[in-house]
Amino acid sequence: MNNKKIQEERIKGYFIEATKNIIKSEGISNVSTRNIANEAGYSYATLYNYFKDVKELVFYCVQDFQEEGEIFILGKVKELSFGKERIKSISQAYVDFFLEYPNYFELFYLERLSDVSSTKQIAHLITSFLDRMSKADWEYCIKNNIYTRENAEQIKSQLNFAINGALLIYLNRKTPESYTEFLQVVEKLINGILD
Amino acid sequence: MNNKKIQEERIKGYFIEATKNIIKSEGISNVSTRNIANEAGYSYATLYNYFKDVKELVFYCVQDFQEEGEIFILGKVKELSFGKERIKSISQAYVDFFLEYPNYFELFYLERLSDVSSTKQIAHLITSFLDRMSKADWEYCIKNNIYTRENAEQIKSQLNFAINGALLIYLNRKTPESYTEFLQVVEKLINGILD
DNA sequence: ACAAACATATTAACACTGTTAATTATATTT
DNA sequence: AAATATAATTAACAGTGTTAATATGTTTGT
Repeated sequence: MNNKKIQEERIKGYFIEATKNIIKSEGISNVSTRNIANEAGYSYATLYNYFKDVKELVFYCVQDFQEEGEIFILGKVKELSFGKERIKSISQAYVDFFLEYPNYFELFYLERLSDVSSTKQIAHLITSFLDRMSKADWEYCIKNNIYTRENAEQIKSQLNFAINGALLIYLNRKTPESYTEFLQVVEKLINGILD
Repeated sequence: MNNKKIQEERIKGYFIEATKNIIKSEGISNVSTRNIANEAGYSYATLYNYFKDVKELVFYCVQDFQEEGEIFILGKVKELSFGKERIKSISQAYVDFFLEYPNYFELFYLERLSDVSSTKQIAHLITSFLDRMSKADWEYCIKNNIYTRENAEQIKSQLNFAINGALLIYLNRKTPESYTEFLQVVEKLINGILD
Protein backbone atom coordinates (compact mmCIF):
# COMPACT_ATOMS: atom_id res chain seq x y z
CA MET A 1 0.00 0.00 0.00
CA ASN A 2 2.70 2.45 1.03
CA ASN A 3 5.23 1.14 -1.46
CA LYS A 4 2.68 1.64 -4.18
CA LYS A 5 2.25 5.26 -3.16
CA ILE A 6 6.00 5.80 -3.13
CA GLN A 7 6.43 4.31 -6.57
CA GLU A 8 3.54 6.33 -7.89
CA GLU A 9 5.07 9.53 -6.58
CA ARG A 10 8.39 8.59 -8.14
CA ILE A 11 6.89 8.18 -11.58
CA LYS A 12 4.94 11.38 -11.18
CA GLY A 13 8.26 12.98 -10.36
CA TYR A 14 9.77 11.77 -13.63
CA PHE A 15 6.98 13.42 -15.58
CA ILE A 16 7.23 16.61 -13.58
CA GLU A 17 10.99 16.72 -14.02
CA ALA A 18 10.61 16.22 -17.77
CA THR A 19 8.00 18.97 -17.96
CA LYS A 20 10.20 21.31 -15.98
CA ASN A 21 13.10 20.73 -18.35
CA ILE A 22 10.99 21.49 -21.39
CA ILE A 23 9.47 24.64 -19.92
CA LYS A 24 12.88 25.81 -18.81
CA SER A 25 14.65 25.27 -22.11
CA GLU A 26 11.98 25.49 -24.80
CA GLY A 27 9.12 27.35 -23.15
CA ILE A 28 5.61 26.36 -22.36
CA SER A 29 4.47 26.44 -25.99
CA ASN A 30 6.71 23.46 -26.67
CA VAL A 31 5.21 21.41 -23.90
CA SER A 32 3.17 18.51 -25.26
CA THR A 33 2.20 15.07 -24.05
CA ARG A 34 4.48 13.38 -26.60
CA ASN A 35 7.29 15.73 -25.76
CA ILE A 36 7.02 15.21 -22.02
CA ALA A 37 6.62 11.45 -22.27
CA ASN A 38 9.61 11.20 -24.55
CA GLU A 39 11.79 13.12 -22.10
CA ALA A 40 10.43 11.11 -19.18
CA GLY A 41 11.02 7.78 -20.92
CA TYR A 42 7.39 6.74 -21.17
CA SER A 43 4.69 6.63 -23.77
CA TYR A 44 2.41 9.62 -24.05
CA ALA A 45 -0.67 7.80 -22.78
CA THR A 46 1.05 6.69 -19.59
CA LEU A 47 0.82 10.27 -18.42
CA TYR A 48 -2.92 9.87 -18.00
CA ASN A 49 -2.44 7.13 -15.41
CA TYR A 50 -0.87 9.74 -13.13
CA PHE A 51 -2.38 13.09 -14.06
CA LYS A 52 -5.88 14.16 -14.97
CA ASP A 53 -4.60 16.12 -17.93
CA VAL A 54 -1.48 17.84 -19.16
CA LYS A 55 -2.44 21.16 -17.52
CA GLU A 56 -2.46 19.56 -14.10
CA LEU A 57 1.02 18.23 -14.75
CA VAL A 58 2.25 21.58 -15.98
CA PHE A 59 1.09 23.38 -12.86
CA TYR A 60 2.90 20.88 -10.68
CA CYS A 61 6.06 22.64 -11.85
CA VAL A 62 5.08 25.90 -10.19
CA GLN A 63 6.18 24.81 -6.74
CA ASP A 64 9.68 23.84 -7.86
CA PHE A 65 10.13 26.96 -9.95
CA GLN A 66 9.07 29.07 -7.02
CA GLU A 67 11.71 27.46 -4.86
CA GLU A 68 14.22 28.45 -7.52
CA GLY A 69 12.82 31.94 -7.34
CA GLU A 70 13.13 32.07 -3.57
CA ILE A 71 16.78 31.09 -3.76
CA PHE A 72 17.37 33.59 -6.55
CA ILE A 73 15.74 36.46 -4.67
CA LEU A 74 17.17 35.65 -1.25
CA GLY A 75 20.62 35.39 -2.83
CA LYS A 76 20.30 38.98 -3.99
CA VAL A 77 19.18 40.43 -0.66
CA LYS A 78 20.91 38.23 1.87
CA GLU A 79 23.18 40.93 3.29
CA LEU A 80 20.36 43.41 3.77
CA SER A 81 18.56 43.93 7.07
CA PHE A 82 14.78 44.00 7.31
CA GLY A 83 12.99 47.16 6.28
CA LYS A 84 11.74 49.24 3.44
CA GLU A 85 14.93 49.11 1.42
CA ARG A 86 14.89 45.34 1.58
CA ILE A 87 11.31 45.30 0.28
CA LYS A 88 12.52 47.38 -2.63
CA SER A 89 15.39 45.01 -3.31
CA ILE A 90 13.16 41.96 -3.05
CA SER A 91 10.71 43.53 -5.48
CA GLN A 92 13.54 44.35 -7.83
CA ALA A 93 14.92 40.82 -7.55
CA TYR A 94 11.45 39.42 -8.17
CA VAL A 95 11.38 41.32 -11.46
CA ASP A 96 14.94 40.25 -12.27
CA PHE A 97 13.97 36.64 -11.72
CA PHE A 98 11.19 36.73 -14.27
CA LEU A 99 13.33 38.72 -16.68
CA GLU A 100 15.88 35.94 -16.52
CA TYR A 101 13.22 33.22 -16.74
CA PRO A 102 10.33 34.65 -18.76
CA ASN A 103 9.06 31.12 -19.34
CA TYR A 104 8.29 30.96 -15.63
CA PHE A 105 6.24 34.14 -15.83
CA GLU A 106 4.26 32.60 -18.67
CA LEU A 107 3.48 29.59 -16.54
CA PHE A 108 2.77 31.57 -13.40
CA TYR A 109 0.49 34.21 -14.87
CA LEU A 110 -0.30 33.68 -18.54
CA GLU A 111 -1.13 30.01 -18.81
CA ARG A 112 -4.83 29.21 -18.47
CA LEU A 113 -5.66 27.28 -15.33
CA SER A 114 -7.21 23.84 -15.54
CA ASP A 115 -10.40 23.14 -13.60
CA VAL A 116 -8.82 20.49 -11.44
CA SER A 117 -9.19 20.66 -7.68
CA SER A 118 -5.58 21.56 -6.87
CA THR A 119 -5.87 24.65 -9.03
CA LYS A 120 -6.95 26.94 -6.22
CA GLN A 121 -3.92 26.16 -4.11
CA ILE A 122 -1.53 26.65 -7.01
CA ALA A 123 -3.18 29.96 -7.88
CA HIS A 124 -2.79 31.06 -4.29
CA LEU A 125 0.82 29.98 -4.26
CA ILE A 126 1.47 32.14 -7.31
CA THR A 127 -0.39 35.25 -6.30
CA SER A 128 1.08 35.35 -2.80
CA PHE A 129 4.66 34.76 -3.91
CA LEU A 130 5.93 38.34 -3.62
CA ASP A 131 4.08 38.91 -0.36
CA ARG A 132 5.59 35.78 1.10
CA MET A 133 9.09 36.88 0.15
CA SER A 134 8.75 40.21 1.94
CA LYS A 135 6.50 39.15 4.82
CA ALA A 136 9.11 39.64 7.53
CA ASP A 137 10.02 43.07 6.21
CA TRP A 138 6.46 44.27 6.28
CA GLU A 139 6.08 43.09 9.84
CA TYR A 140 9.27 44.94 10.70
CA CYS A 141 8.03 48.13 9.06
CA ILE A 142 4.72 47.95 10.89
CA LYS A 143 6.37 47.30 14.23
CA ASN A 144 8.73 50.23 13.67
CA ASN A 145 5.94 52.59 12.62
CA ILE A 146 7.24 53.05 9.10
CA TYR A 147 3.80 52.04 7.86
CA THR A 148 0.54 51.47 9.66
CA ARG A 149 -0.88 47.97 9.24
CA GLU A 150 -3.67 49.31 7.08
CA ASN A 151 -1.26 51.38 5.05
CA ALA A 152 1.04 48.42 4.62
CA GLU A 153 -1.75 46.21 3.27
CA GLN A 154 -2.66 48.87 0.78
CA ILE A 155 0.89 49.43 -0.46
CA LYS A 156 1.66 45.73 -0.57
CA SER A 157 -1.35 45.19 -2.77
CA GLN A 158 -0.42 48.09 -5.05
CA LEU A 159 3.11 46.83 -5.36
CA ASN A 160 2.08 43.29 -6.21
CA PHE A 161 -0.41 44.35 -8.84
CA ALA A 162 1.83 46.99 -10.37
CA ILE A 163 4.90 44.80 -10.62
CA ASN A 164 3.07 41.91 -12.20
CA GLY A 165 1.24 44.32 -14.46
CA ALA A 166 4.52 45.81 -15.58
CA LEU A 167 5.97 42.38 -16.24
CA LEU A 168 2.86 41.38 -18.16
CA ILE A 169 3.07 44.42 -20.40
CA TYR A 170 6.79 44.14 -20.95
CA LEU A 171 7.06 40.40 -21.47
CA ASN A 172 3.82 39.87 -23.37
CA ARG A 173 3.36 43.24 -25.09
CA LYS A 174 6.96 44.32 -25.54
CA THR A 175 6.30 47.68 -23.94
CA PRO A 176 8.56 49.49 -23.33
CA GLU A 177 10.66 48.27 -26.22
CA SER A 178 14.08 48.14 -24.62
CA TYR A 179 15.33 46.23 -21.63
CA THR A 180 17.11 49.20 -20.06
CA GLU A 181 14.04 51.36 -20.45
CA PHE A 182 11.99 48.75 -18.62
CA LEU A 183 14.50 48.58 -15.79
CA GLN A 184 14.14 52.30 -15.29
CA VAL A 185 10.37 52.06 -15.34
CA VAL A 186 10.45 49.34 -12.69
CA GLU A 187 12.82 51.24 -10.44
CA LYS A 188 10.67 54.34 -10.56
CA LEU A 189 7.61 52.23 -10.00
CA ILE A 190 8.93 50.54 -6.89
CA ASN A 191 10.25 53.79 -5.41
CA GLY A 192 7.07 55.62 -6.31
CA ILE A 193 4.86 53.12 -4.54
CA LEU A 194 6.98 52.62 -1.42
CA ASP A 195 7.97 56.22 -0.73
CA MET B 1 -6.17 48.77 -58.99
CA ASN B 2 -8.35 50.63 -56.52
CA ASN B 3 -11.31 48.31 -56.94
CA LYS B 4 -9.07 45.42 -56.17
CA LYS B 5 -7.94 47.06 -52.97
CA ILE B 6 -11.53 47.77 -51.99
CA GLN B 7 -12.62 44.20 -52.60
CA GLU B 8 -9.63 42.89 -50.72
CA GLU B 9 -10.43 45.04 -47.73
CA ARG B 10 -14.03 43.88 -47.88
CA ILE B 11 -13.10 40.23 -47.73
CA LYS B 12 -10.61 40.92 -44.98
CA GLY B 13 -13.50 42.55 -43.20
CA TYR B 14 -15.60 39.42 -43.48
CA PHE B 15 -12.87 37.39 -41.82
CA ILE B 16 -12.34 39.99 -39.12
CA GLU B 17 -16.07 40.20 -38.45
CA ALA B 18 -16.28 36.43 -38.18
CA THR B 19 -13.33 36.34 -35.81
CA LYS B 20 -14.85 39.09 -33.68
CA ASN B 21 -18.10 37.16 -33.37
CA ILE B 22 -16.31 34.01 -32.26
CA ILE B 23 -14.12 35.80 -29.72
CA LYS B 24 -17.13 37.65 -28.38
CA SER B 25 -19.39 34.66 -27.97
CA GLU B 26 -17.12 31.66 -27.52
CA GLY B 27 -13.81 33.14 -26.43
CA ILE B 28 -10.42 33.13 -28.01
CA SER B 29 -9.77 29.45 -27.29
CA ASN B 30 -12.53 28.57 -29.75
CA VAL B 31 -11.01 30.61 -32.54
CA SER B 32 -9.67 28.41 -35.29
CA THR B 33 -9.09 28.75 -39.01
CA ARG B 34 -11.92 26.31 -39.81
CA ASN B 35 -14.19 28.05 -37.36
CA ILE B 36 -13.51 31.52 -38.71
CA ALA B 37 -13.73 30.48 -42.35
CA ASN B 38 -17.01 28.71 -41.73
CA GLU B 39 -18.51 31.81 -40.12
CA ALA B 40 -17.10 34.02 -42.87
CA GLY B 41 -18.41 31.78 -45.64
CA TYR B 42 -15.04 30.74 -47.05
CA SER B 43 -12.76 27.77 -46.94
CA TYR B 44 -10.11 27.73 -44.24
CA ALA B 45 -7.19 28.11 -46.62
CA THR B 46 -8.62 31.26 -48.20
CA LEU B 47 -7.70 33.05 -45.01
CA TYR B 48 -4.04 32.77 -45.95
CA ASN B 49 -4.59 34.84 -49.08
CA TYR B 50 -5.43 37.79 -46.87
CA PHE B 51 -3.55 37.28 -43.62
CA LYS B 52 -0.08 36.01 -42.86
CA ASP B 53 -1.44 33.73 -40.15
CA VAL B 54 -4.38 33.40 -37.83
CA LYS B 55 -2.71 35.47 -35.10
CA GLU B 56 -2.47 38.47 -37.38
CA LEU B 57 -6.17 38.15 -38.10
CA VAL B 58 -7.02 37.82 -34.44
CA PHE B 59 -5.17 40.99 -33.52
CA TYR B 60 -7.04 42.92 -36.20
CA CYS B 61 -10.02 42.66 -33.83
CA VAL B 62 -8.30 44.74 -31.17
CA GLN B 63 -9.10 48.06 -32.82
CA ASP B 64 -12.83 47.36 -33.05
CA PHE B 65 -13.04 46.01 -29.53
CA GLN B 66 -11.26 49.07 -28.26
CA GLU B 67 -13.81 51.29 -29.93
CA GLU B 68 -16.45 49.32 -28.07
CA GLY B 69 -14.47 49.95 -24.92
CA GLU B 70 -14.27 53.67 -25.57
CA ILE B 71 -18.03 53.90 -25.99
CA PHE B 72 -18.55 51.78 -22.88
CA ILE B 73 -16.24 53.90 -20.75
CA LEU B 74 -17.31 57.29 -22.07
CA GLY B 75 -20.93 56.27 -21.53
CA LYS B 76 -20.17 55.80 -17.84
CA VAL B 77 -18.41 59.13 -17.31
CA LYS B 78 -20.11 61.43 -19.77
CA GLU B 79 -21.69 63.70 -17.16
CA LEU B 80 -18.46 64.18 -15.23
CA SER B 81 -16.17 67.16 -15.68
CA PHE B 82 -12.42 66.81 -16.18
CA GLY B 83 -10.30 66.14 -13.15
CA LYS B 84 -9.10 63.58 -10.68
CA GLU B 85 -12.52 62.13 -9.94
CA ARG B 86 -13.09 61.53 -13.64
CA ILE B 87 -9.77 59.67 -13.87
CA LYS B 88 -11.00 57.45 -11.06
CA SER B 89 -14.29 56.82 -12.83
CA ILE B 90 -12.58 56.10 -16.12
CA SER B 91 -10.25 53.66 -14.41
CA GLN B 92 -13.19 52.00 -12.73
CA ALA B 93 -15.09 51.81 -16.01
CA TYR B 94 -12.01 50.37 -17.69
CA VAL B 95 -12.07 47.54 -15.17
CA ASP B 96 -15.83 47.14 -15.54
CA PHE B 97 -15.42 46.82 -19.27
CA PHE B 98 -13.01 43.91 -19.00
CA LEU B 99 -15.10 42.31 -16.27
CA GLU B 100 -18.04 42.35 -18.65
CA TYR B 101 -15.91 41.15 -21.58
CA PRO B 102 -13.13 39.01 -20.16
CA ASN B 103 -12.55 37.56 -23.61
CA TYR B 104 -11.32 40.98 -24.66
CA PHE B 105 -8.82 41.06 -21.83
CA GLU B 106 -7.53 37.70 -22.96
CA LEU B 107 -6.98 39.04 -26.44
CA PHE B 108 -5.53 42.36 -25.30
CA TYR B 109 -3.07 41.06 -22.74
CA LEU B 110 -2.87 37.28 -22.54
CA GLU B 111 -2.71 36.17 -26.16
CA ARG B 112 0.82 35.74 -27.48
CA LEU B 113 1.74 38.26 -30.14
CA SER B 114 2.66 37.14 -33.63
CA ASP B 115 5.92 38.36 -35.13
CA VAL B 116 4.24 40.20 -37.98
CA SER B 117 5.12 43.82 -38.67
CA SER B 118 1.84 45.34 -37.50
CA THR B 119 2.36 43.80 -34.06
CA LYS B 120 4.15 46.80 -32.63
CA GLN B 121 1.34 49.19 -33.45
CA ILE B 122 -1.29 46.86 -32.02
CA ALA B 123 0.74 46.39 -28.87
CA HIS B 124 1.02 50.15 -28.51
CA LEU B 125 -2.69 50.57 -29.08
CA ILE B 126 -3.36 48.14 -26.26
CA THR B 127 -0.89 49.41 -23.71
CA SER B 128 -1.83 53.07 -24.19
CA PHE B 129 -5.57 52.45 -24.03
CA LEU B 130 -6.18 53.65 -20.47
CA ASP B 131 -3.85 56.62 -20.87
CA ARG B 132 -5.66 57.66 -24.02
CA MET B 133 -9.01 57.52 -22.29
CA SER B 134 -7.90 59.86 -19.49
CA LYS B 135 -5.49 62.06 -21.44
CA ALA B 136 -7.58 65.22 -21.20
CA ASP B 137 -8.09 64.76 -17.48
CA TRP B 138 -4.39 64.47 -16.81
CA GLU B 139 -3.75 67.62 -18.79
CA TYR B 140 -6.45 69.33 -16.77
CA CYS B 141 -4.92 68.18 -13.49
CA ILE B 142 -1.48 69.36 -14.51
CA LYS B 143 -2.76 72.75 -15.66
CA ASN B 144 -4.63 73.16 -12.36
CA ASN B 145 -1.66 72.15 -10.22
CA ILE B 146 -3.34 69.03 -8.86
CA TYR B 147 -0.30 67.09 -10.00
CA THR B 148 3.03 68.20 -11.39
CA ARG B 149 3.77 66.87 -14.86
CA GLU B 150 6.43 64.55 -13.47
CA ASN B 151 4.16 63.41 -10.71
CA ALA B 152 1.35 62.79 -13.17
CA GLU B 153 3.54 60.59 -15.38
CA GLN B 154 4.53 58.54 -12.38
CA ILE B 155 1.00 58.04 -11.11
CA LYS B 156 -0.38 57.35 -14.56
CA SER B 157 2.18 54.61 -15.01
CA GLN B 158 1.44 53.13 -11.57
CA LEU B 159 -2.27 53.17 -12.26
CA ASN B 160 -1.95 51.48 -15.63
CA PHE B 161 0.32 48.71 -14.37
CA ALA B 162 -1.66 48.12 -11.18
CA ILE B 163 -5.05 47.97 -12.84
CA ASN B 164 -3.96 45.58 -15.54
CA GLY B 165 -2.07 43.55 -12.97
CA ALA B 166 -5.18 43.32 -10.82
CA LEU B 167 -7.26 42.24 -13.81
CA LEU B 168 -4.64 39.68 -14.76
CA ILE B 169 -4.65 38.14 -11.33
CA TYR B 170 -8.41 38.17 -10.97
CA LEU B 171 -9.34 36.97 -14.45
CA ASN B 172 -6.52 34.51 -14.97
CA ARG B 173 -5.75 33.40 -11.42
CA LYS B 174 -9.16 33.78 -9.79
CA THR B 175 -7.73 35.88 -6.98
CA PRO B 176 -9.56 37.20 -5.05
CA GLU B 177 -12.20 34.50 -5.33
CA SER B 178 -15.35 36.60 -5.33
CA TYR B 179 -16.48 39.33 -7.66
CA THR B 180 -17.51 41.71 -4.92
CA GLU B 181 -14.22 41.26 -3.14
CA PHE B 182 -12.40 42.16 -6.34
CA LEU B 183 -14.50 45.30 -6.79
CA GLN B 184 -13.46 46.44 -3.33
CA VAL B 185 -9.83 45.73 -4.08
CA VAL B 186 -9.99 47.76 -7.26
CA GLU B 187 -11.71 50.70 -5.61
CA LYS B 188 -9.12 50.83 -2.85
CA LEU B 189 -6.39 50.45 -5.43
CA ILE B 190 -7.54 53.37 -7.55
CA ASN B 191 -8.08 55.64 -4.59
CA GLY B 192 -4.80 54.61 -3.04
CA ILE B 193 -2.82 55.47 -6.13
CA LEU B 194 -4.55 58.73 -7.01
CA ASP B 195 -4.83 60.27 -3.55
C1' DA C 1 -15.63 35.15 -79.70
C1' DC C 2 -11.77 32.54 -78.23
C1' DA C 3 -7.52 31.41 -76.05
C1' DA C 4 -4.03 32.69 -72.84
C1' DA C 5 -2.89 34.72 -68.54
C1' DC C 6 -3.89 35.86 -64.16
C1' DA C 7 -6.25 35.97 -59.66
C1' DT C 8 -8.77 33.71 -56.34
C1' DA C 9 -10.91 29.75 -53.76
C1' DT C 10 -10.93 25.03 -52.68
C1' DT C 11 -9.48 20.38 -51.53
C1' DA C 12 -5.88 17.31 -50.06
C1' DA C 13 -2.18 16.61 -47.36
C1' DC C 14 1.27 17.15 -43.59
C1' DA C 15 2.74 17.48 -39.07
C1' DC C 16 1.24 18.52 -35.11
C1' DT C 17 -2.05 18.63 -30.65
C1' DG C 18 -4.88 16.25 -26.34
C1' DT C 19 -7.33 12.44 -25.01
C1' DT C 20 -9.55 7.74 -24.77
C1' DA C 21 -10.18 2.74 -25.66
C1' DA C 22 -8.37 -1.48 -26.76
C1' DT C 23 -4.43 -4.17 -26.49
C1' DT C 24 -0.19 -5.87 -24.97
C1' DA C 25 3.31 -6.51 -21.51
C1' DT C 26 4.60 -6.89 -16.80
C1' DA C 27 4.10 -7.93 -12.00
C1' DT C 28 1.69 -9.96 -8.30
C1' DT C 29 -0.95 -13.24 -6.05
C1' DT C 30 -3.01 -17.62 -5.65
C1' DA D 1 2.72 -22.70 -12.95
C1' DA D 2 -1.78 -20.49 -13.63
C1' DA D 3 -4.84 -16.86 -12.74
C1' DT D 4 -5.37 -12.30 -11.73
C1' DA D 5 -4.44 -7.54 -11.23
C1' DT D 6 -1.65 -3.62 -12.70
C1' DA D 7 0.73 -0.79 -15.67
C1' DA D 8 2.41 0.71 -20.25
C1' DT D 9 1.73 0.73 -24.99
C1' DT D 10 -0.26 1.23 -29.56
C1' DA D 11 -4.11 2.61 -32.37
C1' DA D 12 -7.51 5.67 -33.12
C1' DC D 13 -10.34 9.97 -32.96
C1' DA D 14 -11.15 14.65 -33.42
C1' DG D 15 -9.06 18.52 -33.39
C1' DT D 16 -5.24 22.35 -34.68
C1' DG D 17 -2.24 25.63 -38.18
C1' DT D 18 -0.21 25.78 -42.47
C1' DT D 19 1.23 24.74 -47.32
C1' DA D 20 1.00 22.87 -52.06
C1' DA D 21 -1.58 21.38 -55.70
C1' DT D 22 -5.82 21.72 -57.98
C1' DA D 23 -9.98 23.85 -59.60
C1' DT D 24 -12.64 27.87 -60.56
C1' DG D 25 -13.58 32.35 -62.15
C1' DT D 26 -12.07 36.80 -64.33
C1' DT D 27 -9.56 39.67 -67.19
C1' DT D 28 -6.83 40.54 -71.09
C1' DG D 29 -5.01 40.39 -75.93
C1' DT D 30 -5.78 38.74 -80.40
